Amino acid sequence: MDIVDIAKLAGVSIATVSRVINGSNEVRPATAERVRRVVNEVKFVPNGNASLLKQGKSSSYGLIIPDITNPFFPEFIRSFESILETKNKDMLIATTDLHASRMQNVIHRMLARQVNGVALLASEIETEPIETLIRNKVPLVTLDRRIIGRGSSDVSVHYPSGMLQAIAHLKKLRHRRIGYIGGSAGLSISDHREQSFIKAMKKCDLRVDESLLLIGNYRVSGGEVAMAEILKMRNPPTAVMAANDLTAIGTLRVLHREGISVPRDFSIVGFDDIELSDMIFPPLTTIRLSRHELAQAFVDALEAAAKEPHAQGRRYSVRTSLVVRSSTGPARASMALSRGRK
Amino acid sequence: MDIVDIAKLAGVSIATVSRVINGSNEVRPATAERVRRVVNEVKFVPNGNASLLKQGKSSSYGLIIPDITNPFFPEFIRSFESILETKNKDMLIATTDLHASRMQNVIHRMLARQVNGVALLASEIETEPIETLIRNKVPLVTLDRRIIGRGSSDVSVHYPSGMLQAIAHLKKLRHRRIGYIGGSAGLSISDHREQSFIKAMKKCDLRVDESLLLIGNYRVSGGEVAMAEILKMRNPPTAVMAANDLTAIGTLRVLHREGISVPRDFSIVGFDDIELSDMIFPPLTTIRLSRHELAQAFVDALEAAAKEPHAQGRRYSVRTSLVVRSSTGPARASMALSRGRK
DNA sequence: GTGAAAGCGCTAACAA
DNA sequence: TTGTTAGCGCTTTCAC
Repeated sequence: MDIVDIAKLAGVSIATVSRVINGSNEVRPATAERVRRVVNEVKFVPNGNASLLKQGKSSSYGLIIPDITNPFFPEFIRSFESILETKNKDMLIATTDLHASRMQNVIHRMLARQVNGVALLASEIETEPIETLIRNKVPLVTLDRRIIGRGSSDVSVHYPSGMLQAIAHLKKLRHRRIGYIGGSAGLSISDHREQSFIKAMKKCDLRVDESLLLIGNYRVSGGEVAMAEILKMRNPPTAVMAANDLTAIGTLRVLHREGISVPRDFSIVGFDDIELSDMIFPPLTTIRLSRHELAQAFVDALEAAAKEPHAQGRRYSVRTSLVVRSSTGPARASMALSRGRK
Repeated sequence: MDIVDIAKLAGVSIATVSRVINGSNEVRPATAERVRRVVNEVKFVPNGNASLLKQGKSSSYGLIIPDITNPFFPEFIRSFESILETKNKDMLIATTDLHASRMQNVIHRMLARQVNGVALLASEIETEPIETLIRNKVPLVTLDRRIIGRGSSDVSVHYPSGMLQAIAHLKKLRHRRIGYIGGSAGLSISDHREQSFIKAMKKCDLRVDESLLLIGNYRVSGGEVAMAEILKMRNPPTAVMAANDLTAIGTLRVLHREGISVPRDFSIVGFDDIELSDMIFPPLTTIRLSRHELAQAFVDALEAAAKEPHAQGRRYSVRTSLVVRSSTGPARASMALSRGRK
């Protein structure tokens, strides 16, 4: 079933059918009506590939994420999709599952589909795939890569705002030794978060003990391992900031398992504010990064770049802010940990 | 940059370029090498729309889900995507967000993209969109709709297996009054689950008290509301089965808030076994529905249907099984609830 | 207001 | 082994 069939059924030329389908007003209402009736009758849906081919441009954006299993991303996707929907744009999702090797493949697929731009939220960024994008004049928008260029913009998370609030909050609760459990090593985004933590600590006149800077993996398991590590320390911190909420949940799990009460004996601050963080016990004090604002920034960047694919990219920034719930409380004496155990 | 440019750069015809790109072996190795060098040099990615148009077939499947925010679906997507990847097939995701009105729009987009089939995991199924699919000869595979037809298959969840185990498990723990918190009203999938619960109860010679059959919404909030309801009963159940894990988590939250200990004072069984269910406290006893098996069934159904788009669809079934963790324990006297409160 | 026809980038006969 | 060429289904001038 194609446009030719419709034309025959309606007794008009294919040009007219095309006009009607695309809402041109250069068609006599009666004719248009006749065509429309046939289209509805047979539930005709024009071949988008053919239109795109003819028009030379698509109206979709690619979205590459590292791990769809981290609730942050589905929440982001929902916002992203709904914003695009209002603009009648499509979205192509792909997951790298943290395998750098999949990136090239994924980008290839998106290029083949003629996307107008790629939103890259995965951090395993290598030169090769980016080069491919640039050579094909497809704009790229990265998350927290902090590098821009021709046809490549960046949306960075403004950590200081939230981090500073978090540290100040902890300090007011008399915490002095504050640990940090970061994300996967080697990812630029992990560095940014850690650096922001360190800066915020210094700004609050708190000493940064290097031995309290641990590594995680942005997942629950990373938080568990790191927290277990912390519990073995002779001089453990009284509070910990985690690189994301999943990590924080991991710490909560081992704390609970060890019979250490949160926030009585230990305080935890997460990052992201996934929906889940208000649903676990105790509800997580965390630094909120609005998925909607982030999605909006990405769409803005993508749209701007799509207009001028070869122009210099821009920097976008999304603020963060502290959400105080119940995983933080007054600091106990440093030996609280051992005393708290059953 | 198109195939013509590559042909010029490599000093061959476009046919040869096409052959090389598609891995034909009817090209002299030296020639192929020359072409390949140019392709890599300029990072050429052929226009997939053009190929698809020419070949008349795409190699992608549409995936429609209700709510990407329910962890069950991302976990499903991950399996689905990885299975498709091994077959070099693409996936188009769309979300209805439980709005029936979005369905038509979403299906239209997929049809325009020439998908070879649609996996429909959303339950807001109306006749209109399905009609559209059929008229366009695009196979449909539904989840638990229990209806098949020409070009339309169904993957149903085999509830009895898991439900029976769960009820038997509860019965062995001396639970007699067992409640059920279902999914959204009006969805066929909700009915199936509830019916299976009732059947399993009867098979175990347990009485089904209609007043213990509550309604939820497949989300945490639904579990909370229903549990609050239950706590107000004069003769509450000692255990509850939830239509999914999110619902179960909701019940856990209000139980915890009310100072009622799980599993000491009350038992909860979830459904799905999302990753989260092993990460909360207490880890959830739940009926596991393997995302991987489900995804595999969908892919099988889709592939079979894609081969013969007009053949009669088939029924596929995926088993479930009980995973015992810590949210279930021996039943207490029925007044335990009130006594348990602080 | 409507139709004829060119051509988007590619694949696959068919020719050479 | 390689090249020429006819479309795939659509949009869009350009004529009428």
